[in-house]
Amino acid sequence: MKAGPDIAVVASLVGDPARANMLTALMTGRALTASELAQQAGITPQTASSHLAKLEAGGLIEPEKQGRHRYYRLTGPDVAHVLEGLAGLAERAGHTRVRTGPKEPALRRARICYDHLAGDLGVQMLDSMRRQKLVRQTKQTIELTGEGKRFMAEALQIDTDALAHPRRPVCKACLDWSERRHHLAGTLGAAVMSRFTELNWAARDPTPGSRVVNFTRTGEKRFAALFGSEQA
Amino acid sequence: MKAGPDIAVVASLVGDPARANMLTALMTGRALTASELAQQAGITPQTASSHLAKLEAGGLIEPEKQGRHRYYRLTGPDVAHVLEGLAGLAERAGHTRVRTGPKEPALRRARICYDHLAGDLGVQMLDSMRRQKLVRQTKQTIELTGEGKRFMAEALQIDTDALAHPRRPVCKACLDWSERRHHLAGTLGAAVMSRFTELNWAARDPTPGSRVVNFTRTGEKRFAALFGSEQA
DNA sequence: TTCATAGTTCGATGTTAGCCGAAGCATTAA
DNA sequence: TTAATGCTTCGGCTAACATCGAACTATGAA
Repeated sequence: MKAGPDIAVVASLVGDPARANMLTALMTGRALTASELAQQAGITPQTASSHLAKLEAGGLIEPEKQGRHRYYRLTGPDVAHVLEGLAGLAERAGHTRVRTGPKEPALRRARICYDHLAGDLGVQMLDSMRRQKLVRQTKQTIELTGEGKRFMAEALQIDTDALAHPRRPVCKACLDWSERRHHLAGTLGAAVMSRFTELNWAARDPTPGSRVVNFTRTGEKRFAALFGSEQA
Repeated sequence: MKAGPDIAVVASLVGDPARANMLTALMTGRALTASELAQQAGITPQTASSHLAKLEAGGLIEPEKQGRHRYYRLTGPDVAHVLEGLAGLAERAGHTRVRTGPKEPALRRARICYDHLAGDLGVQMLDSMRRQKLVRQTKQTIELTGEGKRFMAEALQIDTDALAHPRRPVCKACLDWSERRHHLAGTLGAAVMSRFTELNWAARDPTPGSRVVNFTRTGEKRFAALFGSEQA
């Protein structure tokens, strides 16, 4: 035993299946009401209330009161990052859910990871950015090059200088649980994803609690033109 | 309905305080025995055995059998990465612990491991042998090169061909408990150690039951000349 | 051989914590 | 005001699991 943070308390919070389902549902980055989370977890509202109180006390989620609803969201991207990491370990050990649905392949192809793109396409994008020298990556840290800034401004109309944030890096590597390789997180990752949505290149699956991202036909073409795997 | 890996099973493994303490102890990247981990967690060996089996089944740790010891280590850096992330969340929520522990420095520097040299100097020796291309190591197996045979004959008057044994390999990698890295075992490891004793380079500590090996002044010099860390 | 040590398995025990029914606020709509 | 909805608190039930004593296996030491 050494001095340091007690990981057991926070891990045990995630360790309960009902709470894990709630947290997974919140991985969309959207805020959900207590009732919605109860339904996602498959438990009664009064049980959910107990779980939500514990998650809030543990600093994993935060509430926002709105009328007679209570909306909950993850307290930050770092929570989502840890959840994604746990998913990676579970995937490697073969601990998949018993009820694996038909949306599984779509989830692996493209999904929301808190507020940025994950899955096959997310990994593909960061790969391409590295090849095009838009970013320099050393271990965990990613840095945008001058060419990268120009690219973002011209191709996606994103002013990268405006993405600076006091508590969050512009670029960050996030380990993808399905691909087991990095995709792009940070404020730039979020900006790119929301731009995709604005341009109607992609849209979140309307199913409640779904993390799937569906690309449109033209969106897929534009994405491939910018970040295709045959791109130099 | 639900898709993707089940993070709850992995998180619940980390969620138990005893198991969390074990994993934290393994965060150094070094391997620890089951008893050591039991002591670290403050539980009895039989309880620890149950926990270690679960952690192994969950793919978080892997064992390496060494005599009657079982050394456990994390299965990879990604496990450590997730634990680090959990620690970050716990830190933010304000959950911490405390404790310490002293040890024997001489024992860590040089000691007998069954019949060969272990400790800092033992690990140093194998490191140097690898650098000098006296041995080729692939995972657990070590093989003496032609140059290695010549070296042993000239520098230490050891006829390596005479070390063949029906039930024991000439070279073997043995996991060092103080350094948590490999040192040289096998008949060659035993021969080298006894040669050190014959040459009066080193002697076992006279204290009954002590495993400490004391190097003489000249012995230390000769050893450094052959296996010093600045050696090419 | 005989003894000691490292580790595991089994069985019994006790605490914990998730779960839901019922009742109790709180907010909104009529 | 009355009713309806969203959420929480309380109480009791139940299942899960961490824990340890005792016994067993395996390996090394004398």
